[in-house]
Amino acid sequence: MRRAICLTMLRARRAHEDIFLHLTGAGYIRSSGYRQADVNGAMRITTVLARYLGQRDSLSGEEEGILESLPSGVRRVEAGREFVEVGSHPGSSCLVVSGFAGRIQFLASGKRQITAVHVPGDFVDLHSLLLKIMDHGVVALTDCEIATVPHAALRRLTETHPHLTRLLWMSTTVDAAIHRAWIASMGRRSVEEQIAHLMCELFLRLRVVGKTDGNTFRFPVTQAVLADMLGKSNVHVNRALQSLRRMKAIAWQNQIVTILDWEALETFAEFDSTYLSLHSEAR
Amino acid sequence: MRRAICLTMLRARRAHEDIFLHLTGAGYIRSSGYRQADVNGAMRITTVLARYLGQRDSLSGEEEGILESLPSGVRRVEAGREFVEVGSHPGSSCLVVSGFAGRIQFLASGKRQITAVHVPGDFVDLHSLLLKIMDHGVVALTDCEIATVPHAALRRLTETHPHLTRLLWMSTTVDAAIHRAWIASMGRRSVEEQIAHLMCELFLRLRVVGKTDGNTFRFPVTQAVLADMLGKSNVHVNRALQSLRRMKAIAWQNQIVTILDWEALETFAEFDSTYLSLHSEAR
DNA sequence: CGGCAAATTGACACATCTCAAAGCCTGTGG
DNA sequence: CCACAGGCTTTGAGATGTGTCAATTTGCCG
Repeated sequence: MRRAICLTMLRARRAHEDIFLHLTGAGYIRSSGYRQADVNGAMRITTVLARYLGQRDSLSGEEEGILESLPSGVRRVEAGREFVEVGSHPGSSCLVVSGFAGRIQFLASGKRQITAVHVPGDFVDLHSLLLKIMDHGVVALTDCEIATVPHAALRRLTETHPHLTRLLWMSTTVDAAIHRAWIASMGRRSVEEQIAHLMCELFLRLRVVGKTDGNTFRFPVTQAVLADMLGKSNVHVNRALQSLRRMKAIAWQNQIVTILDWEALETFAEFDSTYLSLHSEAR
Repeated sequence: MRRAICLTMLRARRAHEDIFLHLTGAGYIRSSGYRQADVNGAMRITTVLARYLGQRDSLSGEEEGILESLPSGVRRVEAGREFVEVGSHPGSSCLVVSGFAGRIQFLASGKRQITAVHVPGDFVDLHSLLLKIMDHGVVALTDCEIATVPHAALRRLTETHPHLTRLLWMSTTVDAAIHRAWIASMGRRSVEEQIAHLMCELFLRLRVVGKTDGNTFRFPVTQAVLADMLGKSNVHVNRALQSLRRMKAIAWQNQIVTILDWEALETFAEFDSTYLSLHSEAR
């Protein structure tokens, strides 16, 4: 048994239910006002998903409307809660509206690996539309707002809107590209390089959805959680972070990551953003 | 610089061109007779792709016809040749008809990581239909036969055949699930367990397309190539293989892998085949 | 039999894990 | 305003895991 105390701890809480904030059909029910900027669930989906997709291809007004009218419930999930369970057969897919979510796999020894990190705009388990059975759990790495879109609606969309279908398909292939980048990092980079690479990736992914501030972004997780993303021990990750700090490449304090020297970091990590498909193209 | 001499070597050969065996529109041009059982390219695609998809959902006769009529050229690629290059902008996607192919990423140090292995029936770079730019190269790990399907035809299919589209989409999400399994293995399993897990995976994937023989399968790659899949050094992999041999879990000689005790291997590797989505379901 | 690629070995350096203790920071109650 | 508890972070020390390099052995092919 090791690290990720917050995950372990909160995993036990699975008993009590999430608070559903609201469930909208056409998306016009007022929210609880948790954030002034976000008026309702559907609006949020449009903002964040359309921004994700719109970065990669242009969306027609009609298509934005379709996304907007997707039925979706938005709920808050507290940090550490596993809100989609391994082996389950979900009837809907989850879109991250705010916060960080992660896909997680457990081994018998109690070890755990976070196989993917998801930021606002990411459709975490869209693949469950096709795979049916979850091969991993999905956990809130920080407090999150999660929108839930029924598979029935998504399936209908695949029958009627080929272009949007291709864009959603694309989003799952971007996830796969990110998986491959992680595999390459885990296999052939030093932990320091691996962390640097991940920070470059997160910075760009967050910037697309407007979640960066200058050269900083909020990353409110513990070193133990980072260690589970990297597949290393928390102690080792701690030492690597100190080394990166000494290099003056990145700072991470008060839950804020600061990229001190983007070019240096990119070079050090051999980061090439191609795999994120951040350019707009007809798809 | 290390291992994978065969890859290094053959990478240099990039100069000379592949031999295109044939290019068929409706798929009835005779092949060179490389294998008696495989009469022509389109037939092969049906056999192997329909078998891949048909394992996961039922295909109507019409759908099989559609697959059959996909324009496709089949070519032979010799072991070690990188037949899709990183950074390229392919106009078609490659389906493995026979042999093993791998996705590969290089680091400046000369290190390389194989981020995925593909067996017959796999649509190696189907994602390039949506991602446009290759974030990795694709290399023949053994002599291969590769069918090439133009993106135009696939795109047309997404406009007219939602169900087949979903199945192709599914195939890319299965790839992603495999990526995640690799991430979990790399992060939290010992090399021995990692190898065991990979062998379980390959065995089942090959069995689906009829490429196993009893409890054995042909795996004609070097230990150095395996090391590049695992993200380890060839020396370390060699020692891990010896250990597995001593455990009498698997044998690997004359390019044939034999699963000596499936249950033991599965238990040892904590292998759970869910992520391969091998069950048939309406998707 | 000679030649070559691949597998294996040995020795040693470096990376990473584990365990346990210590330090630090923050929120809470007195 | 201080003391304390609890969760993180940091440190130290020692055990393992893994990489590197170079030499040796093995197996296959002509």
